[in-house]
Amino acid sequence: MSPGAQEPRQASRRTTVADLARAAGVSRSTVSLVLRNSPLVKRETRHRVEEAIERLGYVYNRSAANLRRQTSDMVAMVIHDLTNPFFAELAVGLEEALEAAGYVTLMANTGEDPERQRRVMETMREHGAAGFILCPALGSETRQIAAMTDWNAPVIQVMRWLPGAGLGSVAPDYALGARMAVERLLALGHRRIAFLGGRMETIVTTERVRGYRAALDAAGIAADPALIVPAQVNRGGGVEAVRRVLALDRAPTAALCFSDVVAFGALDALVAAGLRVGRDFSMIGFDDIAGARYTLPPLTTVAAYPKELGRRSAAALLRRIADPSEAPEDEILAPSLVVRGTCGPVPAGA
Amino acid sequence: MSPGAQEPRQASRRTTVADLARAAGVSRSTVSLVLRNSPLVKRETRHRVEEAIERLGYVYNRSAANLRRQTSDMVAMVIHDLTNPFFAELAVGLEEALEAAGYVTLMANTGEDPERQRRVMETMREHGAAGFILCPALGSETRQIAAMTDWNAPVIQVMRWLPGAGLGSVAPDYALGARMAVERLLALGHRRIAFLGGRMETIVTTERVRGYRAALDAAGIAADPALIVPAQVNRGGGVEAVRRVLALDRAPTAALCFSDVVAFGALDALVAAGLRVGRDFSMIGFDDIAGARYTLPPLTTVAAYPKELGRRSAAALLRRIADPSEAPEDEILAPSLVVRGTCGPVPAGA
DNA sequence: ATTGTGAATTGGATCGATCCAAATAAATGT
DNA sequence: ACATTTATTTGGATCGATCCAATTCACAAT
Repeated sequence: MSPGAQEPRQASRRTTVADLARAAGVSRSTVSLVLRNSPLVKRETRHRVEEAIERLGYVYNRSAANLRRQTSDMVAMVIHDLTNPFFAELAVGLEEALEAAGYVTLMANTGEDPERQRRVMETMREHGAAGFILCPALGSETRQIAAMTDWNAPVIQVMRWLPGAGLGSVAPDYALGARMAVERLLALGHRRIAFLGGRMETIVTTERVRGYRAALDAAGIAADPALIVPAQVNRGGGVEAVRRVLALDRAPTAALCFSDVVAFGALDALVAAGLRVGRDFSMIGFDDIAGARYTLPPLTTVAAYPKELGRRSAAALLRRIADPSEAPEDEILAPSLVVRGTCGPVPAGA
Repeated sequence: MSPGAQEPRQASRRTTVADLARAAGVSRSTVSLVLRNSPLVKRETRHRVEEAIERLGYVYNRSAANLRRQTSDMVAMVIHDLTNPFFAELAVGLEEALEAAGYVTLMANTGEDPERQRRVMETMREHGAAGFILCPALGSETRQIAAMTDWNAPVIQVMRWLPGAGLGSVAPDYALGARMAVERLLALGHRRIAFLGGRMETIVTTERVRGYRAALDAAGIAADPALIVPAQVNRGGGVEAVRRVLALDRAPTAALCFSDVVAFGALDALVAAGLRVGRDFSMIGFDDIAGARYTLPPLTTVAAYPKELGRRSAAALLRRIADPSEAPEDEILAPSLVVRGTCGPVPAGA
């Protein structure tokens, strides 16, 4: 290429406050005050600096500012499975709230790998994250997570939590939600009610099963172990669990699913088995993700408000960042039952 | 509280290289060399420093290092809807690849709001993001996005792109995918084939419709405008579109759906209408998200490999970061048809 | 003209790590 | 023992913005 035809295009050193100061004929300190909207600067001086900012195409350097001010405007969000729609909605609510508060979000997906989780959290710490939102991967060691208390940055566990880590958490009242759902089914006359999906090694599952059991207990019904069918937490798990349970000698007439996604699969399997959901078989999901209202019939489910959960955990974290002396709290959100079309009275024949 | 019982617990200034230097009896420079694993330091000195790191609980400060080195290890990911499972999978693939390359991910969800998009990208720029992965919000102004070329940080558009922004992109060949799907349906004898869902103002939709049209054209079939039914890109949209199209005088015998999520809704609606999908009606989805294999029958769909897409865009971005002089490229991934159970020969009666 | 007061501005030090050229230590050769 | 070479180590300046104490300015009061 002919050298003359080229623009200089050298990666000219980035514009700094010093350049602005020179251009506007003021000191660096004054430029800094303008950048931070201080009322100390005279109107006319401010204009002069703003003009220079515009003219030189200045870009504020937050890292440098944060270094000097010993602050940080970054929050870490460490989640174990973003492809789970529940978490995706939670993440959106969270990020939205953080952005509104002037923070940026560092995100990492751990894919249920505690080692990766440890690694990314360490990295984010080195980046100076002001706080952590953590949905711990399966198999996280309580000791290791609890050690974060002296990281000098608050941690809020969300959705899942490690009992005794002493870190604070935000989560729905899973047991209550499950109990409400089962009580509904009981009120409709169902006596054989299954619990479909979930993994017994997660606290989310054990809590939901606990609520399920409590409702049966209260109604004086002995929980039949054969009706509690753990399965993968996806559509396939729902299909699988329904097949398993329909093959039983005394099949259930209703089921509470671990999650809406599991319910989607269960719904498919029930329809495929020739059952009319809402008449021949009653079903309730859990979460109330965006897709739940669109199944046919629309899914009755326990709303756990993922987006709200995200907002709350953001709020809780920001509170702790603002006042680190505040003690960690466990915030428990009341779920509610969203009645749509998948439940009906127990069929006559059953 | 009794003062004596309290630990000092003062937010003692964080440990720095200077502290380490003092503790290990070496200079700051040497400590710095150790931190960066330089082979210059003598084995024994290194041990001494490492011991100090351990003892003082030192945490590396990446911001400070990046400031001095004039580099950055943060990448911005700006996405318009993370709750869309396709994007969620893409995001996971992306983040995984970035993490493996030693970068952290700054994440923001724009919720299809161009103003918010502008704002978060500006913020991330101020944070010194080394590059941007952008899935532009609807209504993004080409001019504004194109201006990012002199942000001194590469931008890769993913999934969606603004024609003529000159920024580089990674996306599946939507038109080809749609064409392959329709050709499959044609080969099975279908002649009235619908296109369900999507928004005509998005390039993703127009491209898919273009491929759909091309296949029909090639087969000498005039596309019937009544069979192209835009609808919301969610389950509800699928339900809605199927209802619309089944009410037609001459209803189609097959359909290509804008996406798998739309197909889920369509599937429900077809089943609800008493049609056996795969026999009475053939259907093909688009994306091949995780849930697609679990519908009943399992969904035949055009695989767009979201996770791979994420990895590729990460790779493309990292290449451009490593060599900024490299020209922006548009990378187009070939999709493939995943044949499962929702397609069959055109029914005899039709 | 002088002083006082509040408004506005400023230079130099600082945040924590790295760069660089130069100094020192250790190892080698004669 | 001394000169050379090679292996380690180091002080001071630097990245970009902010803090702080101190200075200068503007203007009213005397």
